[in-house]
Amino acid sequence: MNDSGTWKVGALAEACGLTVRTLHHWDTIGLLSPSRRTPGGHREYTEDDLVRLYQVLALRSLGLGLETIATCLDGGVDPRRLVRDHLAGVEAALASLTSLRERLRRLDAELAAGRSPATTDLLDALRATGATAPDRAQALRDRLGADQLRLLQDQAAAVGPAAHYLLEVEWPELYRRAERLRTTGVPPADPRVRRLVARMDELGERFSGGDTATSAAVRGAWRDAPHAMSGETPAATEGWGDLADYLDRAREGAPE
Amino acid sequence: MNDSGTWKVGALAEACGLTVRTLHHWDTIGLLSPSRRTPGGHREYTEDDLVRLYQVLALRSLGLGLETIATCLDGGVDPRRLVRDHLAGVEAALASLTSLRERLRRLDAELAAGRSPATTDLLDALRATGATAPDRAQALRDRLGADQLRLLQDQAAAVGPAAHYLLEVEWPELYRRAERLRTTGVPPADPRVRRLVARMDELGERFSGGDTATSAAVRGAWRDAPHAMSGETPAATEGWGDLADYLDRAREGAPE
DNA sequence: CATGCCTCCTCACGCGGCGTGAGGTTCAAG
DNA sequence: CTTGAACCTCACGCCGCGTGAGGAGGCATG
Repeated sequence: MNDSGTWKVGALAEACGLTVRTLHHWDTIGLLSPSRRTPGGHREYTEDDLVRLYQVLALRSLGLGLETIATCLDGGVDPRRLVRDHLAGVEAALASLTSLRERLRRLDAELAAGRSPATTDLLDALRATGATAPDRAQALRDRLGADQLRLLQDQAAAVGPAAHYLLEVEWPELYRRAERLRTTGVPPADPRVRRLVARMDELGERFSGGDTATSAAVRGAWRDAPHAMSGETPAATEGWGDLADYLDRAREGAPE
Repeated sequence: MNDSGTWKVGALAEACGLTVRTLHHWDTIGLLSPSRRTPGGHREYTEDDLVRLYQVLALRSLGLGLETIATCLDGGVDPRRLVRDHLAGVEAALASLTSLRERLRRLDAELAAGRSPATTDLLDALRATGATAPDRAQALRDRLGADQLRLLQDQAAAVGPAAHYLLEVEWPELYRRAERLRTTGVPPADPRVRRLVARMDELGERFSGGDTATSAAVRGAWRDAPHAMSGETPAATEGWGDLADYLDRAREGAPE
């Protein structure tokens, strides 16, 4: 501290483990400005500023954003709502991070089982650890004949390397999109829904080679076991049985 | 899809739930560039590009950075190290988020107990929920006489509103800094250590009003119960007993 | 009073992963 | 040939600072 009971930036920064640049930044955004300056322009933080600094540090330790802290300290914020909202955000982040950790752990185990250090292994392991592929294979085996299954696999091979993309990315995405339309009350006759259905049928035809029995069986698998087919969480596929009906109505409406 | 078996940005973006801007961005940074363009300059993604897109999506779902994904797909990365390092980062983030959640929950409970919606309450609650203050109060009660305790409180009042700052922010920071110097092998006679000790003693004198018995007792509290005094985790204050000796040696070396 | 050295000042760019326009061109359908 | 949707390329903004660059204030010494 100074003789006059004030602190300069460097001293203050060192004292509380911040950098000078940080205090400059907080000054420019108006979060914490020193009450005084020397004639030469040097910042002088008074004891009142220290109090504010202490409050800023306290709120920052909660992970709040700087602007939130500023409006909070300048009054006009209900702290209970603030804390509750922030807590909700933190819990959401925790949930997604937790499931990510699980995925990474299984992936690590898969990689430890295999040996060679190539990136393609990483991608293979990713496919293997996702519950998606095996579950879907099982769901399909349950309701397709051996001939139909072989047909599907042959077609996937014929479609080529994009097959994985079509099956694992675009197809589930089409379903998610359709479900969003359905739950927001869009009628099945809406052109957006029809476009989705048309694309689904196009993909279905491509993988069944035009065999209507096979594509009907695949549609049945999506209707009865949407969780296994889409790779979504069971909760997220709630009501996807209804979704199948919804899509059927869209097909009837526009046979073209 | 197009007649020629290619996709345009808009179609591709919609198909896999990305935005056009995202695909543009991935193109400019070289993560995913379409193999072809129309004469007019429109992007045309081929099936090979779809394969790469699928791989990018897979790795991105692990939370990897775009540059990491690029170098990973372009070869030359050991996936096991990659996954393990990333997992470590995720676990660290989880740990800090978990402890933050605990703090927020206690804070929420404190706020629910009190009533009025003012920001000062939030700060009061923050002080209350931190284990810091009560634990330190107990540690001090254990080794100070009633007179000394009253003296300390009077001095804190006299120091004014900056007292909280000095006690809760600067003082612990001084200890953390000293501990870092000690563990990195800096000798007690080093000027940096002496400066720290001088500042500590200055603060101590300020709060004890010059009463040497009281300041000695406070130092004793820090020596014997560093966890309670600093508010750090017990693990972080491992060896702070030795730290007190270290500081004493710095004092002896430079009585000035 | 000059010298030297440390701390301070104000710009201003950089990061990651895009969002969000602005202003102009190309494509497919009528 | 015209329309309108979809496409193109800049280029700035976000958050919380880190990291210089280039210059002025402030204090101890010669």
